[in-house]
Amino acid sequence: MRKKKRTVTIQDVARKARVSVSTVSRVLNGKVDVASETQERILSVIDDLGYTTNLAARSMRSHKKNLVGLIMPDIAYPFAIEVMKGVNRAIAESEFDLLVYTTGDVRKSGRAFHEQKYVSLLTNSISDGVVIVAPVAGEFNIDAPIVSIDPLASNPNYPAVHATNYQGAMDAMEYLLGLGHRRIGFISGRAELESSNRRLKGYREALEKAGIPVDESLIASGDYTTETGISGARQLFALEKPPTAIFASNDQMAMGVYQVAEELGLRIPEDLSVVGFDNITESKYMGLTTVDQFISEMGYVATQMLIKIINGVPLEDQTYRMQTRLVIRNSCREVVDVN
Amino acid sequence: MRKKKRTVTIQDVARKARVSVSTVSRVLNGKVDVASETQERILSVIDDLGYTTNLAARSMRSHKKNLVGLIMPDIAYPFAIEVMKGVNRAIAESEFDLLVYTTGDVRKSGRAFHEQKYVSLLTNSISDGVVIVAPVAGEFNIDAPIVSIDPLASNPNYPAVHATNYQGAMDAMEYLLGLGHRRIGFISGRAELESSNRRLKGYREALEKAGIPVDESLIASGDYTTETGISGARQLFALEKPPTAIFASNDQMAMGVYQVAEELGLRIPEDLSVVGFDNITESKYMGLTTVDQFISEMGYVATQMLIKIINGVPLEDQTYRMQTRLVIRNSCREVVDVN
DNA sequence: GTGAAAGCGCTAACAT
DNA sequence: ATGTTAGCGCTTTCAC
Repeated sequence: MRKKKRTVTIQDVARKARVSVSTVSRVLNGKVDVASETQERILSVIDDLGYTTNLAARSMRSHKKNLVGLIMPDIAYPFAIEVMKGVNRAIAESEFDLLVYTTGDVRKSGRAFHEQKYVSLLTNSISDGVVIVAPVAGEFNIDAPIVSIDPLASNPNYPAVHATNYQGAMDAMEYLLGLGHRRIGFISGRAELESSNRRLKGYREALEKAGIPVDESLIASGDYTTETGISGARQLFALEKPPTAIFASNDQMAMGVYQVAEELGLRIPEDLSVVGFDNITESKYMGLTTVDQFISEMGYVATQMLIKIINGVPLEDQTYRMQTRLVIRNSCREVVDVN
Repeated sequence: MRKKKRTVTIQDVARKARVSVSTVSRVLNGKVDVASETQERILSVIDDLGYTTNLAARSMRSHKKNLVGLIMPDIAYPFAIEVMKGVNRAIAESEFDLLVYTTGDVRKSGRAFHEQKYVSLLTNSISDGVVIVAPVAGEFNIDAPIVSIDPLASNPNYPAVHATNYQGAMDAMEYLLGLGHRRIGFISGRAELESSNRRLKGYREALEKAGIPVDESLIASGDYTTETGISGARQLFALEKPPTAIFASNDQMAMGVYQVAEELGLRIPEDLSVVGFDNITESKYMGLTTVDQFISEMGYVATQMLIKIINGVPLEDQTYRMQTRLVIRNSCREVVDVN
């Protein structure tokens, strides 16, 4: 079926141009000490033969791969996609290329193992460094640079990009409190992530600040998926005194809440106020790009940090904290910009 | 800054396990002729040292990389994202991993060159084959398998996944004609792609079939981007006798039309009917996943085809044509399912 | 069942 | 300005 066309190597080029492989290599790598006549001859042979350098071989020798990896829990959810866009933009501006890896379902067992494996594989083989999104593992026993987006809560030993999760949660809560709500439910995100912890902290402290005692039964636990948004909402509505408002740790979960509310015939915002921490899925529809851009920016910044590290440029801050901005929407078209 | 932790190689493992590298390699590759005692010792050393195989080195020797490439014009538009999801799903079900490359802006000069380069680079170095979306180049002088999604119009020499572009365009046109429209504008996609040609063909023939002569001034040319949707719509509305309906070759461009319509104060669908060939961006908002799934499925199918080829499994069809299904939406919530 | 040795395609000294 | 040579880390004969 497939033609057995032997792949053309640097040897073939050298032979046809009647020079040594090292001369070809020099041309390939833009070294200056090659006679321009020779150079042209080699270039034309390369063109003739359709030669392209074997990256594997090159990277094996030179330890410079011009490739960065992006490791994500899943490729197919809005957050990931926005991050990718940002990463892609930074990549496009650089001399690097991008390798995207997925670690699979968050809840799949053995995920930490996979992640570890991917990271080592990527770093010690193929890429110069990796950006890792919402990791499960805290330690990676490798040498190559890592930058994390939304890292673990436990103080990680690598640079990271965060949102201002605490302040954002405070903003969200203050908005709900400002509407007059006193029983506000909370659905948490993946407990091991910094983002989730700080959002919860914001929830608690906003209540305290308002003089409202925290009712632990109003806190449901989730993992940033719509499914746990649904189960969390069900749990909260089953309470003897259900909340009049819900603050979901992200919008995936907020959508779960909407869904349950609809099932129960609750109108939003008349019967129930809902705020999700971020807002991705629906924003594009409304021409509201701020939050998309926010997430995307995290990818962009993280990638730039990574590239700096790879190139040996010192980082000003090990941690970059992006300023959130609360955007509330209550229906299809209405957008209330709070900040 | 970074610890100078030398990367652990198969040599280190061999030394520590007091066997030869070849024995370690055998274990690594699941060969059977290793004493189970030796095997266990090696495995535990591997675990100890945190060894992971260097993919570059392996692929250089074995020519088996377990990696497929995905090459797209851009990573950041809805079509690409849906394709990626599908590809990712197929990848997740396979023993392969995924490498994503972007060729950059469609209109950027030198794109064909980049694409060529990426393809060769990927295939002869790093991956076992590539899926390429909406290519610009027709020929790739390489040996490795290629599957294309939305290929060039010129009969390509590699397998491809298409939509039923002609039939879909007929459906769209029949819908508009059914609404009573007689002056229907058309904005074409990237002229070199099969999809664009067949959609145009559907436009023409639907008119003919309805006994309406084709007015060439009603045909604006575009390239599947929102920008050309806008310029195309402007061009059509500037006509002495502007169209009462517009069929845009994809939804990116339909969005451009919406935008212009809004600028001009035209109400949709009262003053103007608009149909885009596909529907991605907005569908998620409405819980309408059919078209997303459609695109995603193209990625899925293409990847499965590619994997078959890589594994030497014969393909039943070189061309897989996915059945479109027209979905019309006129406003935020209203959805009219036509088929 | 295990080891020695060759070599994948390339780059980087070191020669000339 | 160009060639020679020695590996990078691995798999794969081919010995034993």
